[in-house]
Amino acid sequence: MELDEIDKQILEALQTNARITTKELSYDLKLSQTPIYERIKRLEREGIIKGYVALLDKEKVGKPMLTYCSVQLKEHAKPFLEQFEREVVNFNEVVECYYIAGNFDYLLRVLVKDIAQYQNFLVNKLAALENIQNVQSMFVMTEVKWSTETPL
Amino acid sequence: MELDEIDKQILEALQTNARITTKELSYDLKLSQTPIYERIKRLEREGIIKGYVALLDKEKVGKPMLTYCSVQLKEHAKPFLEQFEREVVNFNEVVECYYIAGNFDYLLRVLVKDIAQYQNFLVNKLAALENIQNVQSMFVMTEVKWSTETPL
DNA sequence: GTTGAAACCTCCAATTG
DNA sequence: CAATTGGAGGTTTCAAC
Repeated sequence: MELDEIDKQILEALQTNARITTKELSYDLKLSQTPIYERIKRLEREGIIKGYVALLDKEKVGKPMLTYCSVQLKEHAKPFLEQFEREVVNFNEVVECYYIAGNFDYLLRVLVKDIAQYQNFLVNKLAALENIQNVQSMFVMTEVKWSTETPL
Repeated sequence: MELDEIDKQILEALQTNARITTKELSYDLKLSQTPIYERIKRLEREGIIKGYVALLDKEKVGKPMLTYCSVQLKEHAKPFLEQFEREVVNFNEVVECYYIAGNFDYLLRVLVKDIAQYQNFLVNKLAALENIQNVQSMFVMTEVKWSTETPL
């Protein structure tokens, strides 16, 4: 499935503002509303658009502390990886988790209120798992750039 | 500004589906539409809701390769940091960039089509900057968990 | 907080190039 | 086949209570 220029412009607009109307888009793209509407429906149907979400200010909702966290396991056989993954997705502090090729095994994005809550997460949740070899914390001081957009 | 239970339920709903209607919310929360509407407007006005965005499938739009990348600079005086930041935000491959307290200086989320494009980014763009000491790539093999939601 | 109504938007059928 | 027009039904927005 190929995206033409109009599809890309629609996706770009929706990636910055999911609430833009077909009317506004039809004005911007110099088309009537129906083709815009049908393209959006097609992009949704094909799963190119995965969904529409509200983004919150993490400081204002009381989760100002962002940390990336690298994890090395002791045992690396498949059942051990799967067990770690099953456990880590249940921690609500962990909003992202990636299996990594490199010096360690997993990279976690961890969102908490303060150092006390991070310490609690680390000691009582993450390090409490059986198969943990090593955890290293990378505290985010400044968000230089952040975007949910995929460049097209 | 405090969030009560109703606010939290609204935010949770909007974080998973920005297109939910006030009507559906009013049904779920057993309230009429107006208080829902006014709470959402307040949450937007106060910047608790930063915006509404469409999320795309990065595989389906041709950016399947995700890499995190740690960067160490040579010079760390403020003007050097600022220069690096000014340059890195302009790379469209870099969708996130964090200034980190730890063993290195910056953590980058990099989105590309394939290894060739990553190589090109690394060699011709990132490593071409003057002040780079060291770059280390962490290739994402599996996305175990991913969410734009902030837990409330 | 509720009701109710105007304005706007989504969605689709009919139609045209 | 892909666009436009136009209108029914749903949603947002807001005034009055």
